[in-house]
Amino acid sequence: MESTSTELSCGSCALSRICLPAHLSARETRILAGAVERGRELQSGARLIRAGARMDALYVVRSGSAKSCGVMNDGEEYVRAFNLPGEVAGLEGFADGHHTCDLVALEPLRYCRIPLGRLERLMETLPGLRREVLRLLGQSLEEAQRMRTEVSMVDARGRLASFLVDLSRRLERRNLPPMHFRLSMSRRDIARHLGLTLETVSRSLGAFRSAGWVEVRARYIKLLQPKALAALLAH
Amino acid sequence: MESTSTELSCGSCALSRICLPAHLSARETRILAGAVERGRELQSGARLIRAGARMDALYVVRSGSAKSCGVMNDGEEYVRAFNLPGEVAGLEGFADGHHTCDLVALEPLRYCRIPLGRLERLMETLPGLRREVLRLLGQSLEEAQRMRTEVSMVDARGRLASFLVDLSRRLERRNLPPMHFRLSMSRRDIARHLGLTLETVSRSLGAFRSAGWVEVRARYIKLLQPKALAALLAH
DNA sequence: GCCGGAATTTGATCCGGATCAATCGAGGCC
DNA sequence: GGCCTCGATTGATCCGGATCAAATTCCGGC
Repeated sequence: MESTSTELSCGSCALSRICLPAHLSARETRILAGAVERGRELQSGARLIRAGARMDALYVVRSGSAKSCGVMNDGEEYVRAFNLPGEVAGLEGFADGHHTCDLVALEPLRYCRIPLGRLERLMETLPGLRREVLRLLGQSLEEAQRMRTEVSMVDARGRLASFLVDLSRRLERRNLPPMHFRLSMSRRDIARHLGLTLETVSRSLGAFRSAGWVEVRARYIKLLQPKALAALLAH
Repeated sequence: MESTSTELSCGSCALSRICLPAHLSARETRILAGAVERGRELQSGARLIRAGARMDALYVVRSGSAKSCGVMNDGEEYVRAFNLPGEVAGLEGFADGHHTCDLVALEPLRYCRIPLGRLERLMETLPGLRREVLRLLGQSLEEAQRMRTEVSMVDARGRLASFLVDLSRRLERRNLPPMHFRLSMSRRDIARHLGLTLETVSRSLGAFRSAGWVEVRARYIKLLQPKALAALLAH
């Protein structure tokens, strides 16, 4: 069942400046909106995409958050990305038409779905949409490559600082309080995302707290000196 | 100056099964070929793409090899990828229209160039080309994400083994000897690519040699027991 | 072939983060 | 509220790979 309080089309969606229609004309947005399906609300832990499944659509987080994750052949979980409202997931499926990782809700989640067939047909006639999909893929690629060099060249605290600052920046773009927020993911998820152990994440957070750069109360984080955090990356 | 011995169009190129035309129809390949420009031979060390430069084309390695690399803010070099014949470079520029890393020839290099404007115009009318560009981006994304989890979850020897096995596989696809080849990149480049130091790369190679899995003579590598190398990844 | 500089190998030591282990705290459920 | 379980913090130790430091090999130029 659809909640009646939510917007009915991309054009009036609060996320339109951030989401797929970001660079589309009014006309293109209207046409795209006709192809978008709205999913019902999912519970925390629900699996929206399954690794190995045929790619049949793009998924966009509408509210809540999710993680893109999978398991290595030794059974260890890894977390490729966290997805906030307005972010598109499942792009890696373009490689061979199958998804390679799961998309799992971290909290109650609403989402939109764009069937692949309709997207491809729309890309034929909407040059703006073509460019936008290429832009999204390019951004994800750039992000993944940047993260890869970060994992191999930046130490534990630097990576955690980078994570917090990046999260803050993404919240800000969504008009959510960027300096005081709740982490929807566990320390373990953060660790798996940054290539660390949960103990190291916890200790690094502790170090930031001792330095007076953050306040930490369970999953609630307040950034007191974001500049100090960002400075960890410079070196 | 163009060598007279090289093919003149994508359709007759030895790389056509691997390169951009891989999944295009004969007609689409012919049309694409009309948009492709052939660059002159570059010397080792030449820079084909510069970080920060406006993205004005896609580049494809025709012969030789290259590295996609850049420098972190602390001056350390990183290597995102090595590019073999038939591989497309510069895709990350789709993110915002600018390249974020350099493309540097590792040995004398020939390349093709597809101007972005022409590519976009062709994508309007050639659905196969649209799909192919999306596929390429999806593959690069998948590869970058896979590498990222590998850097954070696999130890030094496992990563080096993975690198050698992957290289072998890519050479095989190009009908080049997959078990006995010359590394066009330095130990330092390999290290920067795998998130290691050159000493660790050298020591790991030494360990493989001692185990009788490879023969190493300077930059020449012979894989004696590729299965043993691949097995390092399983665990 | 010989020479010089760079790349590579090999050796010794050190350290950041993993691992193992115990305690503490928070939120859900009755 | 009180219990119970899972998540998070804190502590102690260990180890893989980084770092520092030669020694050796490779390769291009003469």
